[in-house]
Amino acid sequence: MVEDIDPTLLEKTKCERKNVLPDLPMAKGNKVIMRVAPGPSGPLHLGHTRVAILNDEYVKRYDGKYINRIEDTNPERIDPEAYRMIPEDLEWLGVDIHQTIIQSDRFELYYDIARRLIDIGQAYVCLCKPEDMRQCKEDSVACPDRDQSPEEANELFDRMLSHDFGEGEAVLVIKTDIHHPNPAVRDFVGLRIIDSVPHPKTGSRYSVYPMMNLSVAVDDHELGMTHVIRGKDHLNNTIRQEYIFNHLGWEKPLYFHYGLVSIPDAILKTSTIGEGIHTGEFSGWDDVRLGTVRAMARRGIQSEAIRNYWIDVGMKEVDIEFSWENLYAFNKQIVDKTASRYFFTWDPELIDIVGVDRIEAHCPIHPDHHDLGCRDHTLTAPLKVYMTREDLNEFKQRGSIRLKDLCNLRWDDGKATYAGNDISVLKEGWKIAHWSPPNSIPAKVFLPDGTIRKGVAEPISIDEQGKVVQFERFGFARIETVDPEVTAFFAHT
RNA sequence: GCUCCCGUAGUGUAGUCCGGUCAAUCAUUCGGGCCUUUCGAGCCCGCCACCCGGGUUCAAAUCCCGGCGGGAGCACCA
Repeated sequence: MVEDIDPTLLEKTKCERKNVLPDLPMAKGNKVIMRVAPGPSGPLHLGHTRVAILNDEYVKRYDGKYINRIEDTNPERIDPEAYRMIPEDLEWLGVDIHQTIIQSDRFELYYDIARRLIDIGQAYVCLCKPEDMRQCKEDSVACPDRDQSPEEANELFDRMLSHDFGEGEAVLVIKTDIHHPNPAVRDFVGLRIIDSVPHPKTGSRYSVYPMMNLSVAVDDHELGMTHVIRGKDHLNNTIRQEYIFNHLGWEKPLYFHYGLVSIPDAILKTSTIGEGIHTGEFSGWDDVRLGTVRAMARRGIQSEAIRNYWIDVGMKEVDIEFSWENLYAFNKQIVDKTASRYFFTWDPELIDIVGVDRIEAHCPIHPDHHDLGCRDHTLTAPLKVYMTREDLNEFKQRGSIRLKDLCNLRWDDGKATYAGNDISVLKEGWKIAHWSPPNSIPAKVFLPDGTIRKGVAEPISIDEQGKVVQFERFGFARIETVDPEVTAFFAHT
């Protein structure tokens, strides 16, 4: 039955899942312009990759334009290194950025728009204390400054710009609807004053900073954004930003909000990581215990796996829990095809083998690609190999074991005794174990939980440095060094 | 408290707009089997889900109402 069907029809593999993302409604003609808008508080982490990749997928599908907009309008939360690290991370993710915009280059633009909002009576300078302002919003009452004329507002705004006010003394507020049923949407701050910390890029040249709702609205319009995809946490920001679009008669982009992602067991907070690096708790932004993009790369997680994962998850508004398991499954699909196989023996015990003088072992580098050749080991008398303590114990208990690609052994008179090399013993139920030759070198595998697995590994080609290998019966790991000791970072089983 | 969003198996997802072809898709996990010189990969089989209650209808995962549950926002952060 099945044989009658064209076999190529059955070859559809799971990695071929493509374009599961629904089409985007085309708003303005067919040239899509989209953006990713990270704040430069540190490098990108797993949470950022969803927005970066979702947007990238659509830009690629529609041959659109992709803008990386660095949102550095809060000088208190900027790591200058992030300006360099974020583009690196995006590049590693395979995201094609066509233009990079830095918001701190655009203060004058935000001031211009602020003036226009003032001129049309949709913005005012509020001199209230933050607590009073909060109370006004809660009670749906206008603050005393709300009815100032554009002239008065312009004058006050001038004074803001010329440092007449200190930090916290004045803000430019964008009008929405003071009676809006959603308290989160009522009049919101568009620009504020910060003069206590200099900006890493502009120093103290500007002390009036736009709030993200203003700068985002202005830039989304100025840059011609057609579609905006971002997390649900921005739902209320979208409503606020739409007020600015409406005030100024701008055509709005189409907004999409995906659900929140909680990533279990991941250290993501940049401030926590930054502190940890400072105190020496973490080795750096790429410490394998972290959830940063750099840490993923270091562990041998392929960017394509992260991409496939997010495509699979899609753009639904439901909140989800990130599944490491699924990510690892996607990664395994990719790395299993090419990863060289090596023996890493943890908790190693060096044992003597009697009853044979010489064995030549030819262990395939990859079980499915024999053309890649073998790892060849010649063992001569007195024969010794490393086994894991666990395997050795099982060997003693069962009285027999097969060492993969080497030979069969029996436990006779308290000695590991050569028992030929006939693999048919496996059919008789013999267990199979891996081993390492006596010329193995010390090896350490760093696991994401912070633990280190120590042992020995057979000599590994220098070409494997930086690549993902499979330590048989242990898991996939990315090789960092091969000499004088092997160090590797664990990806998954 | 107020506003908004959401609720399909352990996890993620398709289907929900335009009711029937959905005794519900795919992936992953888990269990079993085959194969096999990895406790890997591959192949095969299996388990597990439409939050609850009403209503409309010949027919509801899909529409309506009410509950319940989860999340977010209500910042001079992004």
